[in-house]
Amino acid sequence: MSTFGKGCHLHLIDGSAYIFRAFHALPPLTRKSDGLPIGAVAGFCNMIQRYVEDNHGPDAPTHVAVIFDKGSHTFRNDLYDQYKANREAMPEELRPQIPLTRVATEAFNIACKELEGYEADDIIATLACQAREAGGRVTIISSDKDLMQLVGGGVEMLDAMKNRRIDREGVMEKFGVPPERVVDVQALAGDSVDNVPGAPGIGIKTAALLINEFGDLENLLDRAEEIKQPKRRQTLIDMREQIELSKKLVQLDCDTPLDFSLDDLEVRDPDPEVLMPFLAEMEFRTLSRRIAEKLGVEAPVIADVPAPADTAVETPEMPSFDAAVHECVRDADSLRSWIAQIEERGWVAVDTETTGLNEMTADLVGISLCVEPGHACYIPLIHKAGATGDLFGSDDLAEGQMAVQDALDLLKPVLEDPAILKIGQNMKYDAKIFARYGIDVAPIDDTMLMSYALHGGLHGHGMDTLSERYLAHTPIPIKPLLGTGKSAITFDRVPIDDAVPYAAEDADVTLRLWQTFKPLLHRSRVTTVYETLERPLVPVLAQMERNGIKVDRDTLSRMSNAFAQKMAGLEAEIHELAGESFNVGSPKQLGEILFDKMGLEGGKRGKTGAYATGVDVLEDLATEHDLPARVLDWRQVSKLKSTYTDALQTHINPDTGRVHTSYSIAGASTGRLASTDPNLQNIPVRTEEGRRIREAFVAEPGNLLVSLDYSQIELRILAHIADIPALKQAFAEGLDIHAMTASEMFDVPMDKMTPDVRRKAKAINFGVIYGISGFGLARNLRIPRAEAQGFIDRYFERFPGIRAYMDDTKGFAREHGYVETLFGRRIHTPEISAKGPRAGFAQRAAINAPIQGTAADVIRRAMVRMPPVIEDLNAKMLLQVHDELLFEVAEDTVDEVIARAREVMEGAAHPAVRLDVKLTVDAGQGANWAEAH
DNA sequence: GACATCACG
DNA sequence: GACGTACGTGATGTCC
Repeated sequence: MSTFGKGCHLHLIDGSAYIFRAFHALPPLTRKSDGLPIGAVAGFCNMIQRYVEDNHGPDAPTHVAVIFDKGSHTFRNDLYDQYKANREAMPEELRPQIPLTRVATEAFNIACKELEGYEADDIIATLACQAREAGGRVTIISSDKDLMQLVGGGVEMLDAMKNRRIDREGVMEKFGVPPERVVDVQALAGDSVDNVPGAPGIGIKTAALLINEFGDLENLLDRAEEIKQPKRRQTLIDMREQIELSKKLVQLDCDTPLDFSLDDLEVRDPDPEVLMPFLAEMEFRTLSRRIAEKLGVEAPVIADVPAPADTAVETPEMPSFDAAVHECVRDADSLRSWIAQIEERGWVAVDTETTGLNEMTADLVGISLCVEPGHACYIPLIHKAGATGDLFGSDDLAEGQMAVQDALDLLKPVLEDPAILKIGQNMKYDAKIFARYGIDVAPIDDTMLMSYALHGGLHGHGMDTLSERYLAHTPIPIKPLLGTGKSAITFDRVPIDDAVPYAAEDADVTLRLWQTFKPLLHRSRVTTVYETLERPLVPVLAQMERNGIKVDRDTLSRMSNAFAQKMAGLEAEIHELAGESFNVGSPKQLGEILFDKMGLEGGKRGKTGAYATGVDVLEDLATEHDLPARVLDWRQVSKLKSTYTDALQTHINPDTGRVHTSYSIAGASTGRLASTDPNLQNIPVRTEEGRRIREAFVAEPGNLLVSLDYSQIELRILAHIADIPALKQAFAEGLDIHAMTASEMFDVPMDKMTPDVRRKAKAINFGVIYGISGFGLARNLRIPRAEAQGFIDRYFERFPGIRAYMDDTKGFAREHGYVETLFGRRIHTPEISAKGPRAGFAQRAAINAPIQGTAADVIRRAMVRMPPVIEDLNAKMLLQVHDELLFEVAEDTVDEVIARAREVMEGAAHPAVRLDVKLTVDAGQGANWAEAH
């Protein structure tokens, strides 16, 4: 055995870095035979194998070791109990894989070293120092910047990910100082990853500047009085102890007591007798074949475990679309024959064609029916005569169409027959159209909503998407029939011959989707969700949308004028301050004025290269300058004018004098509704000026608007789902939940609560619902990240169920590919195992979905039960805003409506779910929405 | 049509 | 150990 010395080359591999990279780079693989999580081990072995293959050249190492961390408590924790305190807990699936990576390293016949109570970095430092003193070369394979202090004198780093060598120059580039001064810079700058405090307000740039000026840290601290910048000077004087502590934390230990020597690390060839059985045990088929080939040995045989029984659902036999018969119904006799078929079957797929997308104004143009796949018809009713492409066409009706009333008279008994199921894709649309012609379509099934219950979160639920995914058929597109832009025509101007195949096919597709989805509902255990939360909501929403809400045009118009004046004034002021005129509404131009022309600090460019000028940025700037403050004012007024006072007026229906929004039932992944055309779920309320817009939403004379909203419903649901006794009790006692949280976290008695402490607790409470992160909370509260992390840690400590809920939810999502609400709604999380930043998004969404989704389910249940309860009263349900229902009620029935509606809402979870926390509903009333809310 | 911004729960 | 970060929506204006 040779002795380590000149000519030797030691490779030190940071094992923990390999593991984490492997873990995050690979999907969550499991061992087929027993389900043991194995992804990180697989990735680790791949990386080791690639390392071995890559290191055969003339520069090959003579000695090598993989170094691991061991134990979570090191001497640094004794120095500072917050050291690495904000590290995320190790993911559950990774934990059992850690010891296996040690076994793997040894199986490759590579030295594997760790030492209780020491970080891998310290062992690496000690070995690097020893090798350097012996006159050898060292390459540290890691991208951890803490190791950069070791570079120099024959020691280099290799960032394996970027395949980049880092020498003295590289360190200078990164830290602005040579390797031996790196610890000084780190001591000042601190490190948010390891939770090293450093000096507040000093980053790497400033730290390097100071160190280069004063030579080293000790000299700097001794002569801190000489620093010119007053704030910086004071920080260094005040924080001396903390800075010196930080240096001890980042300084690597070169005297780790090792029980082995460099000579023990000599490179050895792998022993196939050891390596192959290990790979076989892990069931790595591809990798073991590849390595066997390299080593020139036989690949081990790995038994194949039979896949679980085939659970694929048989799809019903259907004829191809090419063979489909799509008939045109032009007279009463043929319609009667279709009706006979419908009555025989007991179901029919229905689709309407109209002159537009707004059900409140569009006219019925034709109706499609389908009773079995491949057999559909279209009943044209008011198609216009005239040649295709004729710009004006003729207003005369085309020949060979039934009169609208004749067709509807025949169809009405069918559409209203309780024994005949009407199947539609987005049936709310068709039901609203028919309702305007005096037909109350029922009962219904809706393929869009079936898909929503089955596949929520996986993809959209429009007909084209569903047809392509589940029928492998692309429906005839509507675009070529209608054209685009200004020359677009309405469906009544589409020639009947073109309309028939398009329209009939839609009904055909709908029926096929229904036959496909129907058996899937119970297999996926979402029949109850579909039957209680989706299907019954269709007539309820259709009625609400048809009700509409009265909006006072004059009020809006007056506000618009006032806003216009205010904007003009602000605009003049802004141009004056800028010294030139520009478009205040252009973020691009504004950014250039602020950061290029005026030279303000803090200009950050987004991905398109333009400066960010969002509220956060402008609010920071507004403390020092008038221009950004005025721009914020202008933006607020501009938003109110364009989106609300102006646009809302265009949505007032001339026939009803009311605004009729449209709710999408299957739009939001969590089960929430979404409101469009116009969106009445985001009418301003948070600022006084904005709230006045709600004064334009009024009740008819003799009526009042009544608003009922759930109090803190998401936090209550969190308390139940995560099972947090303290939160549950606080709700039971009717305490101020944010104040209680604050009291618990910051040890402030409830009667000594300050608004600021309560505000922080409130932000944390909301943060938890959103899948909190230190960074996010820090940004929200505008506090240092470490402080925010401290709050979160404390919160988890006081309410341990929260962390368990988060971990369990993530685990459930990874295992099943979806999460569930208390009522069984599934929200799929296809990106939960993605790599990169998308995984973080998916995890937070998975944590939020059961909470937001359960709240959405609760109010859906309340809405479904509401109509029969208020049927005998002079009351109409108008709007839903996630946790609020708005009614228009005759003045003398207000109290009764509030009492009954409250009872329905507060009891909406029962009997399906018994919540540990009661649901509380607040009520308000008034002549307009501002007063009622 | 993409992007930035901002309104709501 | 690095990287980007609060969850869910819709409408508007600018700019290419």
